[in-house]
Amino acid sequence: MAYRETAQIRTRKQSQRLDILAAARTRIATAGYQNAQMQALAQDCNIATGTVYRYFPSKAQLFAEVFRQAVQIEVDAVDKAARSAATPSAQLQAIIQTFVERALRAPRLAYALLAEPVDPLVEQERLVFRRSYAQVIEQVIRTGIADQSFVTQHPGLSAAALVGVLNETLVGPLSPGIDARIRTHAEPADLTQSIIALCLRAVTA
Amino acid sequence: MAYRETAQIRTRKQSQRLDILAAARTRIATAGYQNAQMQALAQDCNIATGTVYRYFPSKAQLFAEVFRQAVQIEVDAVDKAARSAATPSAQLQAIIQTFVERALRAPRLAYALLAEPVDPLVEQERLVFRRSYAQVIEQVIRTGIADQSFVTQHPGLSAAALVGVLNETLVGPLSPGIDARIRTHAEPADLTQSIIALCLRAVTA
DNA sequence: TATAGAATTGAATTTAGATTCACTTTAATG
DNA sequence: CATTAAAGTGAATCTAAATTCAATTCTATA
Repeated sequence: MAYRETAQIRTRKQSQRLDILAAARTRIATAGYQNAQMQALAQDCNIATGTVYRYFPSKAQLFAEVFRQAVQIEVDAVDKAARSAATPSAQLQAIIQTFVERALRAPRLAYALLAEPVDPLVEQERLVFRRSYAQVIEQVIRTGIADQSFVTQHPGLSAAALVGVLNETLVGPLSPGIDARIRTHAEPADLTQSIIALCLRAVTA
Repeated sequence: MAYRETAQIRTRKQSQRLDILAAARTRIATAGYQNAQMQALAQDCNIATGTVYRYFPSKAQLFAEVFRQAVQIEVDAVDKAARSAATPSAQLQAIIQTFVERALRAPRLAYALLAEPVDPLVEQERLVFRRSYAQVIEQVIRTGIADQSFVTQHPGLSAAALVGVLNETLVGPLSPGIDARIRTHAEPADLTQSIIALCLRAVTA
């Protein structure tokens, strides 16, 4: 027995793995999934293409993990915003504001997470993404119904609907190369307020 | 000069073209874009693969045209429904009801039109699809604002939002192989009514 | 230092499906 | 019937990118 993995190596491998994930994340956030080829990614990390496959079994699984992480961060941000507000209305408002502001601040990432064409396996993570958001919203709606600040409604359906509102009102403004469309909607600040108002009306009597 | 195209041949070619489009439409509506390979399509028409290319320059353009036609039919149906109603509220209700019922009656087609991954060129038609819907809805909202049955709002934004609602609340139920999710929302009849109620609230004071 | 086990390399392979094209068949006209 | 132009054929080509793998380099231990 002449070789055994030491703590040093284990650490190096872990950091290598994280490096790859970070590079993939960056690539998604700047160039999008469309330009996230394995070769390019490997170059970003200064490693060979094959090396990536020592850490991830396939491109799809690698990017599924990237999505999973990114989604978690986004959902956490929204969830935290919701917790910092007192009433269901304020919570919903905080959720939307956080969502919209984060999306507009990192439009390429938001576009990738929301709308860009991706592998089926990654698409599944997108569904998780939507469902996670919907769950946060659903909980707020339930509370709102209970304390009668919201009208009686099907919480799951309404939550999905609001996720749809956020998606559709943002995809236009976010789509790369279609900046003009943002103006067909409204200015960013106004945009946020208009979406909030609409969503609040949707769940309120 | 020993050959010239006659009316007979011209007719035959036109019908051939329509045959291909029809077969493509059928394939989308039953197997989806995922299973719409040029070979399979040619077999559906009992012609050779190469022949398809005498009628359409590329797969993307062929299916873009299929989408364009299908979209036109859908938008017309919704538009007609809107015209048959008197008040903006009734018009909006008619639009949603028509949209949802048609989607649930032809779920595979609806899924293809709304959510299935497609070529970029076809994706563009999808954007047209959404915008066409949004325009119909936007007009209703404008009327509603004018006669004060709807609250003051940004018509374009609200229209996009409602399209988002329809998308998101339906994609779940429509997704092939994820029948279970429909139950997380509601029964079809209830589903339609719930969506209508939510949308009306969203645009009403 | 010698050796085993692992990690790394990156050029070669694979793959799936769109697209092409040399050839065959069909239609129209003298 | 001979000739020309177009339509049809489908096997062969092309393509872009993921994936593989034989050869190479590194790391740990005796």
